[in-house]
Amino acid sequence: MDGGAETPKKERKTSWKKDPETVRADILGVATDEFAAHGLAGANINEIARRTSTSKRMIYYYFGDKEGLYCAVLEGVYASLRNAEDLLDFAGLDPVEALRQLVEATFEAHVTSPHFIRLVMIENIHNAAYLRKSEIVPKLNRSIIEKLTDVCERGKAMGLFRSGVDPLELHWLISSFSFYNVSNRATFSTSFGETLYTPAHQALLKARATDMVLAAAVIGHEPASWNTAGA
Amino acid sequence: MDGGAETPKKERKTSWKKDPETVRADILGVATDEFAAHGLAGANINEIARRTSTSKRMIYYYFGDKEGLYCAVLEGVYASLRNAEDLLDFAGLDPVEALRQLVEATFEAHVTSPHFIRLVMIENIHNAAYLRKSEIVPKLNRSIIEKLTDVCERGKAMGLFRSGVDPLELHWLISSFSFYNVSNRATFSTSFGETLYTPAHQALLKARATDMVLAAAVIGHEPASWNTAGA
DNA sequence: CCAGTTATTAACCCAGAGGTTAATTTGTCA
DNA sequence: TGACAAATTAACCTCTGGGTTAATAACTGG
Repeated sequence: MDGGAETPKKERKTSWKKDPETVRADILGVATDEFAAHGLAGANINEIARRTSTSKRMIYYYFGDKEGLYCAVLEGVYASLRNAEDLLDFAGLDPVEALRQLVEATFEAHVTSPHFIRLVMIENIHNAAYLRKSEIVPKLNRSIIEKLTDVCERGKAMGLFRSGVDPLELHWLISSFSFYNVSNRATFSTSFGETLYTPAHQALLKARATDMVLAAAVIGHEPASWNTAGA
Repeated sequence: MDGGAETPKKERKTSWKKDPETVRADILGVATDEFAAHGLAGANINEIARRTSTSKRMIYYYFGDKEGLYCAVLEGVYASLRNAEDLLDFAGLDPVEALRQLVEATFEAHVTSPHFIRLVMIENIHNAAYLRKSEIVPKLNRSIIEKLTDVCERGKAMGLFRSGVDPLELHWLISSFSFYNVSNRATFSTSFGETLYTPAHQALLKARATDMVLAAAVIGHEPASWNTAGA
């Protein structure tokens, strides 16, 4: 019907591939950075779009709205942490050594998962409103508790662990310093200086915390690492 | 120049008191709630204004802009926590008992300061950017370290404490579970249930954590609270 | 009681960010 | 090969929320 003299104002990109998976993953990666950096309210959809190789419309196409994107990000970081935890295997180790390794591994996993830490902080600011809606997250956390339960049972059966030792309490305790160490680094350093965050001092804190957990859980364990001054 | 027939569209409030201090305090109180609840980006100035007994313009009059208000809120909660800490006095107690009371008091202080906890979390999300600008906050934190230093020195001098015990490390440790216990309650409960947050179990956690710190710091201290199962 | 300053009110502005519309291209399967 | 669905693009819409303008009432000092 057109007379042939039609001039489109701007040429659309005339060629592109259909590649939903890649586009989705691209958006999710950028969004994870953005939400971890600025929180739910602070994150900017236009900015996320700009940093992807796709357009803003695709974010809404795949994730619905800002909250949908945030939820996807949240599930993503929880899932990737599970993968790391599942690599641990203490089945063959004696309980004391297993507990030692579990504490050290947890401490280190937190240090190397800053996005996870920040998103959990952000989620706590929102009273876990979005985590509650997740169907997969509760499952993810079961794994670590199962490992701890196994270690505790074996430790008690062998007469090595105190009888009051409880897996969930132990997890609370181990998480607390592992998490806090990363989550509150900024305010802690601002108030008290950077001394605890040198590599040497971090190693020392890890050793002391581990030793302390063992002293609490294991009958007769002497927390020897507390006997000598650090760096 | 007007012909005298001028009709103001709406009558202004024709009577009010000048009361800068009260107005400022009113704004600060409401703003503390709002920032603690929603973070810096999530907080809404119009909403803060609505909940005060004054107008939005006054917020800008007294605090300049949103960040200025946020900084004032931050300094406010730090200051009020210092007041609580300054009430503690361990000078007369023996070092072991002093340390026990300090741990318990810290644990409890965190539980009863939810606004402080949330604002510190929020500040960590911002990498302590606003705390760094504060001139009063570094001073506030000195007090707790001084108390711990005194206890540690006396404990070592009396041959009760391990020689490696360090005040700053101890503070890191005590803060970690005290802070985490409150800050991560939402996600922890979502993942593992509310069991740890009954009053009875909170008391147990406090006792176990305290006992564990003592076992780490004090030569020969047996962490007896870990020998029996909780609620 | 008047001039100048401080505190307060009401109304307004506008950039920016979340979200949408509509058209177009790519791929698929009968 | 052509209808249909899925994926993608560009342009647009709307309203919220941080910040401002301008006028005026309440004090204060001389």
